[in-house]
Formats: sequence, structure tokens, C-alpha cells
Amino acid sequence: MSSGSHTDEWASRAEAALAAAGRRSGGARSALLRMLAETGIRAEGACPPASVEQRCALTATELEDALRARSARPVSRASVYRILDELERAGLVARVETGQGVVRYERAHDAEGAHHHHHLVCDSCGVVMPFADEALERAIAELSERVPLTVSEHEIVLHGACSACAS
Amino acid sequence: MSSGSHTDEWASRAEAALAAAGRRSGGARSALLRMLAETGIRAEGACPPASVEQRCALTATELEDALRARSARPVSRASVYRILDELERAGLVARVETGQGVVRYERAHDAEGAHHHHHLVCDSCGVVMPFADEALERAIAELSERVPLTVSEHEIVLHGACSACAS
DNA sequence: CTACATGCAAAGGATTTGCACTCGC
DNA sequence: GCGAGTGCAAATCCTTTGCATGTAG
Repeated sequence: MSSGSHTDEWASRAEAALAAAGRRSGGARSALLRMLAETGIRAEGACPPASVEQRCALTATELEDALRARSARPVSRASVYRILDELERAGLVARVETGQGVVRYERAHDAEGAHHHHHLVCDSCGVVMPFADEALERAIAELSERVPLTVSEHEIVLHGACSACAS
Repeated sequence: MSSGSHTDEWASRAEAALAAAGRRSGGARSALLRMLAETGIRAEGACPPASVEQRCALTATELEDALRARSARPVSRASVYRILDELERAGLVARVETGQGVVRYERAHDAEGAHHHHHLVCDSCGVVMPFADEALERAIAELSERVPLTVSEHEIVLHGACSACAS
């Protein structure tokens, strides 16, 4: 009961937030929101190392292709970028750079910090997996106080070889 | 006595390492190595928040322009990229992604971990500054043991507003 | 001399923009 | 019906590649 309703809830809340900000709801945007809700990481579970269908932090192209493939409403490339930009500015999605030369996007963690996580990247096969660590977050929080910057976000990426590629 | 000789030493050691790997030494490469040595961060000091002349983690274009501007031997764009790629594979420079849509490069920390650091990025003016934190490194090290990835590198970026932009 | 290093220009890929058309409100 | 949302195609920007030439070893 959790996964399905939870993601739907996210998409709904996103629509509501955008509507409140005076943005109109178009077909392209709701299709993209639904896709983001479905493909986003679930709770604490690590993404399975899917080779083709990446399920964590997708690129604009991956999102566009997924929309076209799943017989969902196709969305033009330009709209994908425009909508992702809109969502990012609204704080609904986060931009993730994994050192692969492309920008990835995923649902932003909510205000309470739920689902807040970072990424593991296999430099060999390119798979991206999420992880979360309490001690790390504490260190970041303390550090943020002593730095010459009013910190609003932080991004952590661990590079290496995944289980499959290391063998 | 430290700064100057130290950076020169780095460039020399880099040349030596590349020669040992069977790579020839061309004029373009040595010019780029010298530039990287000069503009890289120095010891523990934070980069001054220079507006125009970024001194920490430069982009390929910034390096190319700097070489052309400083009357040093101009190096073609293609060579800048090729050489940076060569240096990265040799572990002499590190690729840094700061969420600004471009790849940045800087001298890699040496084996003993000296100069190992991460980055602060002002999302308003784009300035990039280095920082280092012991507790953070410890957290990363411990975490790396428990993750489904043979971790080889890690990158941490803190986003926010710098002192000048926050005012 | 021979092979690798470089420069130049064209190609590639991701992301953005201009403009006409459609649809939500 | 007006104006924001969307699609299409062209334009940009960063990065890579192909090929001819120069030069280190």
C-alpha cells in the first residue's frame, strides 16, 4: 500500500504546489510528474542495478524515451527540459551530476528530509544507486556552520566499481 | 619558498610520471601542466573569491583562455581536452562537477592525501572555493566500507550563497 | 626516421530558444 | 478568448574526432 499511494501522493502534491504558484497544468507536465513519481527511488531500498532501465536519477533523454516507450503521453524534448527546469526551481526535483557528462533529475526530498540520499556511481557500467548515511549528514550539518557560504544544498557522489563490475 | 617550488615540483613529477608511462612530452602539455600547477589551490589556503579569474577547479575553456592570455604558449582547444583526459587517466588531475553544466579540472591530491579537499559553490555568482574537513572524511571512509560499491573516489559539493552574494 | 603530439575544422550530443499552435482556465 | 503550455526545428554550447603536419626520441 505504501509505494503506489505514496508516489501518487507526491505527484498530486506537486501539481497542487505548482497550481498554487499560478502555473497551469498541461498534459505534458502531468505525464512527466507521473513518470518521476513512478521511477523515483522508493523508501530506503537500493535501486536494482538495472542495465538499461535506470531507476535512480534519470536524464532528460531517459525520461523522454520512457514516456514514449511506456505508451504514456509522448512529451517533446523541449518540454521535458522546460518542465524539469520549472520543477527544479519549485524545489520539486533535484538536479544530480554524477560525473557522466549529463545532468540527472530525481524527486527532491521533502521538507522533513525524508528520502534524502546521495549516490553511488559505477564508473564501469554507469549504474547509479542511492544511499543514505546518518553520520555523514551530521558531519555535513556541522561543517556547514563553519564554512564561508550559506549552505542550502549538498551533493555527495561516491565513485567506484559495482559488485557486478568488480568481479 | 613553499608555494613556488612546490607547484614546480608537481609539474616536474607529472612530466616524469607521464614519461615513465611512455608518453611523449610536447610543448602543449608542458604549458598546460605549468598552468595547472600555478592556478591550482595552494596548501590549505582557501581560494580568494576572485570574480573573474577563478583559481580553483578550472574549466577547459578557462584553461585555454588563460594560456592564450598569459602570453604562455597558446594551446588548441582539442589539445586542452586531450591532455586533460590523459592527465585524468594518469590520476594527475581530478574532474570536478559543480552543477554548473561544465566539467572543471584541478590537480589531483597526491597519494598521501595531501591537498585532498572538496568544493563550495555559490549558486549566485558561480565562484568555486575549496574546503577540507576531517570529520567528513572519516564519515566517508567508514561509509565506504558498508556500501555495495568498491569505492575509489568521492566528490562532495556544498551549494549556497557566498558572503558577497548573501548580503 | 617513425610514431606520437598538435592544430584546425568539422562532427556529435546535450540543452536552449524562437515561433506558431493548442488548450486550460 | 487570452495567455500559458507545448511541439517542432533551428540554434548554442561544450566536447570529441578525423586528418594533415610538426617534432620528440
